[in-house]
Amino acid sequence: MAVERSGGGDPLKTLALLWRRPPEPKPVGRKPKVSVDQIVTAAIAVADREGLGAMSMARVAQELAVGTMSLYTHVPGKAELIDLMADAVLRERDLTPEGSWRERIKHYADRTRAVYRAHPWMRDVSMVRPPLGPGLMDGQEFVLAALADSGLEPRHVTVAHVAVEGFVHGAAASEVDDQQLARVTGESGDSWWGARQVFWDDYFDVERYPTMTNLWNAGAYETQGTLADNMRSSFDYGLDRLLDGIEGGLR
Amino acid sequence: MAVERSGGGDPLKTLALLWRRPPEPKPVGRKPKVSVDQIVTAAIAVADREGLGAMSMARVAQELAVGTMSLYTHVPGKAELIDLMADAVLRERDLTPEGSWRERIKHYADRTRAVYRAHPWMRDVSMVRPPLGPGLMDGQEFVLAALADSGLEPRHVTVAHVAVEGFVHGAAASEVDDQQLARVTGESGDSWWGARQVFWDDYFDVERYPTMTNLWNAGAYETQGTLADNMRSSFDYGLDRLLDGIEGGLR
DNA sequence: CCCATTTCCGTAGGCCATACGGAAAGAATA
DNA sequence: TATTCTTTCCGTATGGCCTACGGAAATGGG
Repeated sequence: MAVERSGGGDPLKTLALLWRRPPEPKPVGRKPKVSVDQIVTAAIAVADREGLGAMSMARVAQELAVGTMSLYTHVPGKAELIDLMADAVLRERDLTPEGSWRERIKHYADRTRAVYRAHPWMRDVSMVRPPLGPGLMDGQEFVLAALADSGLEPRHVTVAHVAVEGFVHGAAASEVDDQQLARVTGESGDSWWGARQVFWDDYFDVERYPTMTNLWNAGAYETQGTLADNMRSSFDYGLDRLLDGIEGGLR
Repeated sequence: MAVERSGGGDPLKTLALLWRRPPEPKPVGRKPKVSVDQIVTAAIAVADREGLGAMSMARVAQELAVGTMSLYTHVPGKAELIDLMADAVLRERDLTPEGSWRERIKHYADRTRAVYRAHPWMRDVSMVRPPLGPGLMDGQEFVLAALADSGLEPRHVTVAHVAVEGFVHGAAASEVDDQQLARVTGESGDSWWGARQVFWDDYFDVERYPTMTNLWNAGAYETQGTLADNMRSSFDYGLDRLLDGIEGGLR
């Protein structure tokens, strides 16, 4: 299971591709069999179905019925292709600025999570040094506008933004990690924990871990629904606490 | 730049290795040249110096002056080795339960960040489906005990724990991402942004991004110190807000 | 038709993880 | 001392991936 980092490759080439316009037809030369858009779309489809680890240049070429090496005429490398993919799916969010600043941030969080759920391979793409494409930038403008409307000072807006952004992407990634790993290993999250029953039986030490033991006995680990449901409720809880804390700092 | 996911490999074998005792000498058979501890230590040293992507089985074997394939006698595979590495560095935290519940969580956060700073490759290891080793379990017990002491109900302790854990690891990873990428690409974070100056010049649209433009003009993006300093202040801000929110929920 | 341009893509090279099985090392036993 | 059994070592081999390079193919303009 390999994971790729966005922001790799040549920044200038990546930028040009991220902000590309529809290509003007060239007066001379061979006509292209495929476009950059088609390559990105095919790569996303492969990653959606098989995971990012299985998305090789050869696999994408196969999807497009072209030769592997021909892809390099259009994208400089795999790293750049991943940047393009990440930005393309972020563009699916369709953020609509309605309601209070908190509602807007929650809307952003929900749409971001939806993207991770639709494309679980996003978990495997670092969003810390992200591609500065339209999908990402539009999302950041959206959150910044919401935070600016909360009454925070400019300096605190940017700091809060980093905290919110980090939380949302991190939590969304955690939430789908279960789903993504299940796909790759052919094992559901619940059965993975079951397979780890051996840990509880053979290695867990109640004297070493008294709090966990007490919490277990108090029913604190009882799940309602699936693991993903619980990740979701933790996500909501954490975001609410974070927004409460930001809001508390306004008074 | 490849990134690995912990929790890979055979769970039972991994558990046995995570909770291993010093090996009893065997009555017959060839004496081992290296131990599991030595392999893990060498792998950590390689990852610290060259990044996780450069840490191949061949590279670790070279570090130990043994043949690559001999490593597989001791660890089942690379995935398991990475689990062992992650747990080993988490054990470096040396958590001491002193002070209020908030102080203890902050202590945990600081120690966790220190681990990520000392071993930036931890950024590249998913901690969502983690190895259930002593390093990790001890840390979780520590946070759970702090949260239990805050007065939260058991069910809320576990939910808050997931939020805190996710925030701390995510933020720590973000903070060192800058550092890690700089090492890999031989480029500092500041110069990376500099190289992206082209974005601001050629692609940024003030009409599309009015809030960003206003914030920029208001000096909200002016940095004090390095990018890592700013990540740190965002980390502190976010954690404070999260803990404020948790504390607010107690009243 | 010829030339220049653009795209296609096979070949080749380098790197990685790891299955397999013969060889080497060491202790116990006859 | 020699033999046997066990354990470890590790070279060879296999399959997979990314991408540099350069000849071939396709296309339009003069």
